[in-house]
Amino acid sequence: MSRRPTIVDVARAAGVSKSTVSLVFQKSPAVKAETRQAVQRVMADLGYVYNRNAANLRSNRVGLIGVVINDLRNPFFAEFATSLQMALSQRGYATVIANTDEDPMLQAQVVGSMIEHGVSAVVISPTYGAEETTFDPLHRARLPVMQVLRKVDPRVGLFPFTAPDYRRGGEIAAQHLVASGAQNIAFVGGQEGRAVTQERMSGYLATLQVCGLPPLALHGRPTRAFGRATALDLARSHPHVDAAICFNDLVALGMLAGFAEQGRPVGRDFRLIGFDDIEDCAQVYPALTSVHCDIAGFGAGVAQTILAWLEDGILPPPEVHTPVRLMLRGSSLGAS
Amino acid sequence: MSRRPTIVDVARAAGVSKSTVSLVFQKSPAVKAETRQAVQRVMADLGYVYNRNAANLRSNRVGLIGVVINDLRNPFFAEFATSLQMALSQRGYATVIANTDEDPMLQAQVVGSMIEHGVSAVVISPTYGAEETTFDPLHRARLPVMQVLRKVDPRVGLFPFTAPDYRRGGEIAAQHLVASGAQNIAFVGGQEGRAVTQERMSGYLATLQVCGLPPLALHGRPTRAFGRATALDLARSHPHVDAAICFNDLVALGMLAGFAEQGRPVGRDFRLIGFDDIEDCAQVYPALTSVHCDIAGFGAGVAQTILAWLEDGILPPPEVHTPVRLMLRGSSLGAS
DNA sequence: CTGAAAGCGCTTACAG
DNA sequence: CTGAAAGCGCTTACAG
Repeated sequence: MSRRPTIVDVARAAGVSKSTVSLVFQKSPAVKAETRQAVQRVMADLGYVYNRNAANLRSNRVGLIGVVINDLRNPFFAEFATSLQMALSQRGYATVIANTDEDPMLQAQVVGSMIEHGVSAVVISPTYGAEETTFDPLHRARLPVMQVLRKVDPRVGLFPFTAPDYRRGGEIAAQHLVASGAQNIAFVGGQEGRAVTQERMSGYLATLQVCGLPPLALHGRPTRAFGRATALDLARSHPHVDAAICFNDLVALGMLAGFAEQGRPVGRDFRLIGFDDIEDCAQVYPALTSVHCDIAGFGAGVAQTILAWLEDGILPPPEVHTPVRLMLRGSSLGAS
Repeated sequence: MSRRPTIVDVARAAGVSKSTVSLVFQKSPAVKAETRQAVQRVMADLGYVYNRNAANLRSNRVGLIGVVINDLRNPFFAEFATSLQMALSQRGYATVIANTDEDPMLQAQVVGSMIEHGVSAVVISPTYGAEETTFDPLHRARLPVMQVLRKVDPRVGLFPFTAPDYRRGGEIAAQHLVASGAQNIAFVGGQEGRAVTQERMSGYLATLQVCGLPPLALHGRPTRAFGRATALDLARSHPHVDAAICFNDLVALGMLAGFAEQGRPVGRDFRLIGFDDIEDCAQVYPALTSVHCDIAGFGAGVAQTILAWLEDGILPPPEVHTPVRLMLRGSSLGAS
């Protein structure tokens, strides 16, 4: 009596066959309205709950999408994952999520677990390192897999990649600073040698070269702590620097704090630009100019793309870069 | 040929029965080492992937835990969900997650979907309103369910509740401000009438009463925007206020920005305290004093508790409040 | 230590 | 419009 009622219990109580009950589940028009209502009443009475796993076993669809994220505590990734999850939910898919904390071994493990659970597709913002241990099993399982935000496995034919147009973001940020009269623009944060750092820097470097200005890269972790330390150090190490583009908003917000700590104003004497445009940017003082990536829209777009692949077999293009724009605010404008 | 190999394929290729293969999956000691190795080699050759859903159908365990969160974009909840997910993963469970955006209808829907997917238990930080539509189906499905961070359904016997000790947090914050000489302490943010607001306020109110100081509640949304607006308004509306305890860190960080915008220093003339101690608190300037809830440890503890319930039938106590402490920083100390 | 059979709760053709 | 039968990929007693 403590076991959950099954389709057989419903069929018996409703006086029909279990095939009929199954057709009711699927809202088949082949079932007479009275029959359907009778069955539904019985289901409610019995407290019947549909066992989707049993159904999937036969029909081979699970309705579960795996989402794997390198750093879910970072608001940029959290916003992406949340937008993706909500869009998937709206299309009737549940989301299995895992944070990998930039650990390739953990990533391989959670991906293996997702495959066993029968996810129908995977969206992954991968960590760097040991990509085969994650991507090869996904490939063997014949799952649609999209790499997002970071291109770690170069096989974009198998694992199509999409991200905001970081290169363009760096470019418009640098152009804005140059147009504002900045002479010595630093690029702050981002691990040296990583693809995402190079992309975010490339537009900056190209713009400076065109304008004949000297580049300066201060690499480091993409955190507030690094931004703050850099700001505190800047007056001593690089006194001539009069503007900075940061690897991400966390670094920029950290720099903002460091400048405040020194009592050094940001905006006119020193122009600061972040990257990603997370929610905080508009709510700090001075408000932070940032490269807006519309990460909520990006997440919804990824949901669309992976479901089109899964449901209709539409393979995404190997590499897509979505548009970005510069959100101008006080930190680069000298408003006070 | 495009279908995934099954246990039968493995058995045939290895020249054993499928029962034997099943025992290999389960690492049964009953299988001879050579047989096991032979089977494992065949599995690797065939690219076999275990179908956990099929297995669960028979054994009735799914290894999936549902996590439902009212606002996943809020770093406090994101940190909680991430810590919980990682702890569950370590114990061999996958996490199905959903953000409800404070929408009771959406919450009822995602919970229904999770039940159908056969989650073994649910951890929910619920939204306010229409609690029956969410909790009754969970109860009917006979699932272990824990309410965390917010007590929305009063049936804590069925849905045990746990949260950091908000009351104590408000108390130690208020005591610290009083001891520092503050005379007019406001409580800022939090929707009026909500349980969580009342709890976070209650320690503040009790302390002020004991000390004979006048309370002042400025209710509003738990956002940076509200904090900033309140700070900008404060000098005009409530010029005598010389300290504030905020509903959460976002409100406090917003106030910090509002004060910066006015060029009004925080720390000595105005003492400010946040709630939750999210990561940002230590990285802004002045650094924000906050009620530390150890939300990462809290998430790990919840994982522990729900799994003890699920695996060993240990019903959690109806209501648990975990310890908090005050993290003293510049915003309430007058350091410059 | 291994095999043959039944069963988990559904869906899917196929009859009627 | 509805029913009887087979099957999805595993696990679970039960023999041997």
